[in-house]
Amino acid sequence: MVYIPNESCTAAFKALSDETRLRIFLTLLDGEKCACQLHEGFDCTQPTISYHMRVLTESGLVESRRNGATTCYSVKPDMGDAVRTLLQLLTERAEGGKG
Amino acid sequence: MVYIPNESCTAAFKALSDETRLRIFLTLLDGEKCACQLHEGFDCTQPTISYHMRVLTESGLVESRRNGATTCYSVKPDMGDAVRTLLQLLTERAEGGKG
DNA sequence: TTCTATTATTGAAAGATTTCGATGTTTATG
DNA sequence: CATAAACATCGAAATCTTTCAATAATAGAA
Repeated sequence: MVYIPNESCTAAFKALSDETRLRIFLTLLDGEKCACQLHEGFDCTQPTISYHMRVLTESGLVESRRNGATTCYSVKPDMGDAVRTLLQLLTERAEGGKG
Repeated sequence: MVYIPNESCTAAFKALSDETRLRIFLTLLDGEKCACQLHEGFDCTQPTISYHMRVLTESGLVESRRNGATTCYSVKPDMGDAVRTLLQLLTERAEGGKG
């Protein structure tokens, strides 16, 4: 059976292939955050955060919600667990290689 | 709890963020393949396949094995299932959006 | 060793990504 | 409407990726 990935699949992996975005995603796993909170927590300018959030949102991993003047971001249901599982495997392997 | 991803995590996502590499990875889920088989199945030159296989191998998702003059590639145990789970979620979402 | 088959590496060109400053848009307040 | 706060978009520069042709390395057979 030959599985042909759609564009949405590569977009999701591409979204998490940048270290800053992966860290933003992991922060969002802890709960919804607005753009200014992310701007405070990460060492990059507001336009850069905005750019990263657009990539994450368009990838289908994250959803956004207007809340007055602010925009709130959260991980879409299910996506968190799936990514976490993969991350755990990757981290375990890296740890195992060290010790 | 703040999870800090290591380099191996972004490397894995980066490895699957290219469409050709994702398709190669999915082909390997079907079973071990040598470089020339991949070269036949995909529309790119031998050096390009070789480059992609290096990225996949260094990401920790794929392992290689010399077999005489040929090099055989296969998905590392566990990694297949984890990626498949994520892909299924991403594909289901994309399908759901269409219908 | 010489020949052939298979894979890896190098170097350069084309293209994509990331980042920032400047500016525009949206929302709420007065 | 004017102002301020929070985000988004634009345009350009720097950097990283992808790709290929050319070439090198490796393995087996004669």
